[in-house]
Parts: sequence; structure tokens; C-alpha cells
Amino acid sequence: MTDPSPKPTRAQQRRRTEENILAAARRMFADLGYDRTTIRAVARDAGVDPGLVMHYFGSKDELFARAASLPTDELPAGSAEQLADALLASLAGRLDSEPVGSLAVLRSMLTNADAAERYRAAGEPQLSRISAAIPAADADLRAGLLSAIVHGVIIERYLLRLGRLADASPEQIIDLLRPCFQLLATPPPPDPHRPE
Amino acid sequence: MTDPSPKPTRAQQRRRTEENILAAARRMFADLGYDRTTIRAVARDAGVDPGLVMHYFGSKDELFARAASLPTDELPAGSAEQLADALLASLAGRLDSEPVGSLAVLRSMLTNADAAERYRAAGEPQLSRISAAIPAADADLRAGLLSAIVHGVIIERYLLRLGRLADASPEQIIDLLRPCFQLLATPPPPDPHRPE
DNA sequence: GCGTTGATTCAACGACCGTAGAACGAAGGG
DNA sequence: CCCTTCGTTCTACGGTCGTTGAATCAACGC
Repeated sequence: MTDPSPKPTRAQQRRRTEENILAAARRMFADLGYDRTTIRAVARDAGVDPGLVMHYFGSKDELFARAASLPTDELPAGSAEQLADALLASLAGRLDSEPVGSLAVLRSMLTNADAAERYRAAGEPQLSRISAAIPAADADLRAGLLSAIVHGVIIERYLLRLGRLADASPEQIIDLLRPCFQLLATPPPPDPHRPE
Repeated sequence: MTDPSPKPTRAQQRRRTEENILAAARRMFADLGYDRTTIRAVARDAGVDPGLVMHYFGSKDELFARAASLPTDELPAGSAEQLADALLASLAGRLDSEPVGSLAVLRSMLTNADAAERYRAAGEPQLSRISAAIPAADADLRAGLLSAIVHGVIIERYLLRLGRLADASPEQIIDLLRPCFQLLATPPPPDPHRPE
């Protein structure tokens, strides 16, 4: 039989430890933010020497860049309503599987300019996608508000842990948010004559 | 004539420097967050010696406590609709006069447990006030969402500076948000028989 | 087998931080 | 006028941080 774990080859072991370090880093960046996360603590958490972290990742900044690279959800093309629903679905996904990666960026970006830039770069295209789909003059603003709501919910639930948002079911939250999203995504039909 | 500024008395000078320090601290805590704000930098910004900051405020924590003490807006009693409007008005106020004080807490609370506790303590009573006024079984959750939206807008506008939210007029934002707030504050009338 | 590579550790440097306490010097009360 | 008060500065300590470079030692190619 091919015993899978008698002696990990050197390359395997290397990748394994590197992954351990990255996992520990993600955890700490999400919990503590960039500044309070120390390379020494990450190394201790991963069971290795601080020097090794430097050897693999070069610097704390690069470690953060590697740890906080998050796959951006792909938004499908479609009408504004469909886009709003997709946005809600994406939020739901981030709500029931606590997104350690994006928490790391969110928590860190408020004190780390690099994290802020990274997040802005990742978020802007989605923002303009949404904005483009909204048939209104203030589409940009509406898209910004949708984004603000998503961030507000995530921050309130995972970072501030305020009120009942922390332990509500994602479905409940989504259900309450859906009408708001529809309202923001689809402005009242642009009839040229005033209705009253 | 009573010349107001030939020789400031000692007490006056003392209070003036103390106020300078507090102003510098508020600015830095809001811009950089708790960790990146150093007593040395605050002192430099205020034009005094770091030791003086310690002498006046005792510790960095107490300096933060003094700098970040924010007057919580009083929410008037009333129906859920009125409360939602009051909440919107409060948000509008915080939107057009950039609230350095509350930014300091908001930015710091994500990495400083003390700031988080302070903010939670200040926010909880308002939350339950709102919750109590909403006639629905999920009032707590609805209140939490209202709070999340407020925070999301402020964070997106001042901290993340994402999209068009950063330079939109408060009135525009409020107008778009009002229907959402009404929707969340006043659930569909509880008619016992299903409408369809 | 043997020299080499590479994963990993160790010890140390310089910088910066919060904080403490002594020292100075002018304002204020008697 | 002198002595006290107190606003203010200076110097220094201990600690932690990111980062570095040499040292160690097992895995690997030939």
C-alpha cells in the first residue's frame, strides 16, 4: 500500500509549514488587525521560528499581502434586481462561513494604508459593475450605499459584535435586507409626468 | 480695557495646553487608530514634551478615554417612524460635520478592546430604545440592521473612502436611506389572515 | 558516500514605544 | 523677598518589534 505519511518529502514539508504560517497569520490579522499582529506571535502560533517567517515571506507587509489575498466573488451579469440578489447571496455566504480572510483585510485596512489600497482595488470594479446596472442618475451613490450596508453588516456582526446581529441567522438578515436592496437597486420607474 | 491676552495666568495656560494635547490626540486617534498613535507624536503635534502628556493624563489609555469621550445623541421618544427619522437626522449631523471624536473610537475600537467596550456601552441603550419602538417579533434584529447601516455609511465614507459615498451630500444619502429605514422600522402590518 | 542544497533555528542589532523620576524655572502667595 | 507650587523638560530604563546573518542539520543529487 502507498502509505501517505511516513516521511514527507522536503518540498511537502516546506509547503506544509508555509501553509501553517499563512493560516496562523490569517487568524491573527483577522483577530487583532495588522499592527497588533506580530511576526513573533504568528511564528509561535505556527510552531516555527520568527526568522523562518521572514525567510519565507520577506517582510511583514508581504506576509500580510499573501495572507489577506481574498478571492473576490464574481458577480453575474444581469439586471439590477438580479445583481442585488447576487450581492445578497454573496453577503449570505460571507455571513454563515465566517470569512477569516476578508476579516483580516477589513480589520487591518483601517490602520494599514496598504490593506486599504488592496481592499479598494478589489472592491472598486464590483462597485462600478453594480453602479452600471442601476438605471438611475445617482447610480454611483446607490451602489455605494449597497456596499456600505454589506460592510456595515459584516463589521457589526463580526468586528463590533453589537446587538442581535451577532447571532442572527444569515437567512433572517438577508430576508430583512432584500427589500432595502431592491429599493436601492431599482429606483421608482422614471415616468416623465408627475403622478400627483 | 481688559486686554484678554497679555499674560495668560498659569491656570489658563495649563488648560490651554491640555486642550491642545486633547485636540492633537483626537486627530491622531481618528486618523491612525489607537496603536499607531504614539504619545510622542501627540506631544510633538501639540508642541510639548511627551512627559507632559503622561503627567496630565497618566497613561495612553486614559488619554484615549479623555480624547474619545463622545456625547451620544439623545434619541427622542416616539413611534418607530419618528425614531427612524431621528436616527437619520443624527446620521446626517455626523455626515456633514466630520465627527473626529467618533472616528477616533470607530477606528480604534477594532483593535483596542477598551475602545470597543466603550462604544458598545454607548451604543447599546440606543439600540434597545430603537428595538423597543419597533412593533415586530424581530425588532432586535431590525434595530441591529439600522445600526449596521449607520455604521456602514460612516465607515465607508470616512474610513474606507470607497466609491461615491465619500463626496456625496448628506441630504442625498439621507434621502436614499429614508425608505430603507422606514421599511426596517415599520414591518408590514400584522394582519392575521394571509393576504394571498 | 559526499558535497551541496535548503529548511530551520539562534542570537543579536537598532529602532521605537510607554513610562518614570529627577531637574529646572517661572508664577504665585505670604 | 523668599519659599512653595507647578507647568514643563530631560534623561533613562525596560520591553517589544521587524529584521538580519551566521550556525545547524537532515534531505537530496551524483
